[in-house]
Formats: sequence, structure tokens, C-alpha cells
Amino acid sequence: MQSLLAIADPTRRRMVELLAISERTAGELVREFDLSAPAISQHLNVLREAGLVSTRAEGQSRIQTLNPDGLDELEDWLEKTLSVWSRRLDALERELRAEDAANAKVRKKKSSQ
Amino acid sequence: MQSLLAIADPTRRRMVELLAISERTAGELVREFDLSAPAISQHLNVLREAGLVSTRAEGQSRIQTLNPDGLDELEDWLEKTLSVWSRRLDALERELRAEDAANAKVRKKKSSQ
DNA sequence: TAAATAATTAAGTAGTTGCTTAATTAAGAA
DNA sequence: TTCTTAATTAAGCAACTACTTAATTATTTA
Repeated sequence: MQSLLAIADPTRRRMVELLAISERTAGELVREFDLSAPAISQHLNVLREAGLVSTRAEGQSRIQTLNPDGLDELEDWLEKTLSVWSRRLDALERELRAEDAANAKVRKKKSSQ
Repeated sequence: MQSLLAIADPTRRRMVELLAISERTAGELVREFDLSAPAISQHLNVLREAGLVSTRAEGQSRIQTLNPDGLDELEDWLEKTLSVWSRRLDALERELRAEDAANAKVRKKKSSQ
């Protein structure tokens, strides 16, 4: 889950948010982040290695674009985990209902004595 | 986004997966993870501070349960970011269609000359 | 060609993280 | 009370992370 590690950092997460709006050059990103150019470049490397961002050269600029399927892995994990979790809650609820029904039976029996 | 940082670690992520299936004591988790008890305890602290896990005492055991709304923040971020991203793709597509239409017009004009 | 601009790579560093063992706290069993 | 079990807190450490400045590479402009 490289992508998860990549967006765990707040700077990189904001980078992803910005790139979701529109692609940007590395230099444009530098201007938005009160960080040195190398810092931004290093963050972009992490995002690239995590498959979240792609880079293409245009003259002396490097245009950064968000990778459409980069967040798929995270999305899948979340969905899977939440579904396991909700299955468990459903089971719990069924159990409680069964318990309720059993209690109702007992109550009925008692009242008819 | 504390929750994101919390599940960026593979050990803690697996803990969340296990706790989604069923609640467990700290000791049961220790047995599943080839790590020392303090290591597990520290991970649980991180998960607790991130709002992902709640702990209740039962005798000398501490039962760890997944917090139902703990992953909400992450889910919301993902949804928001992906929706911004897809809006951008839609805009791009509209642009391409408009371009196509303009080109078709030009072709028509040229062919009628 | 030389100077300027855009970006990256290299090297070094302070702070953080994930572990360990040792010590401590608390509850249950003998 | 003493021993055992469950868990946490304390202290220390190696590895990693997110920066920095300096140096390097590549492209455009004068």
C-alpha cells in the first residue's frame, strides 16, 4: 500500500488535492507550498513511485498529472474493510434479535403460568 | 487525518482488519503478530488516538474494538478527492467534444469549397 | 556562445517512528 | 499474602523521513 503511505503526509495529500483539480508543473507546485524546490521534487518522487502521479516533460518544465487509478488500491482496501466490519455488525444485530425473541418467549410462558 | 497516518503502518492496518472481523484482547493481538507486548500496546495507542479503536477493561484483560466511525474521515477525503478528479475528467471530455465539433465544421466548410 | 530558468540529484541533519528490554501496575489464583 | 497473568509505561536505540543548502543537468533566451 505505497499509495497510503504517500498520502499520509499532509504536504503530499494537498498535492494530490491540487492535482485532482488540474495538472501543474513542478515549479507551480513549489510556489504553492512554502517549501524548497528539492523538497517538492522529493515529494513528487514519492507520489510517482506510489503510482499516484505521472510526469511528462514539456520544454524545461515537468508537468505533473494525477494518475486516475492511483487511489484504487486504497479505495479497495477501505471498501473491503468496511464491508467486513458491517457484516460483523449485521451478525451482532441478528444475534440480538434472536435473543430478544427468546426472551419474549420466556416472558409469554411466565405470564401464562 | 490521524486515521490515515495510523493505517499507513502495515502492522496497524492488519490490526484494523482483524478487529473488523471481531474484537480481541491486547494479548490475543500480541499472539498474532510476532511482536513484543509493548510494541502492540504502542500500536494500539496510536489507533486509539486516531479514533479508530476503543478499549474496555474486562478483569485484567483489555478488549479492543474497532470504532464504527473511525474511518469516516478517510472515506470522506477519498470521496471528495475522487469527485473533484472526475469533475475534471468530465470537463476535459466536454472540451474534447467541443473541439471535435469545431473540427467537423471546418472539414465541412473545406469540403464545400 | 553565455546567461537565465526549471528541475533534479547529492549530502547532511534534526526529528520522528517502530521496535527492544526492563520496570511498573493491576487483577485473579493459590 | 504471595505467585501468576495481562497489560502498560519508561528508557534507549537503529532506521527512516522531511527537510535544508550546494552542486548538477537540461532547456530556452539574449
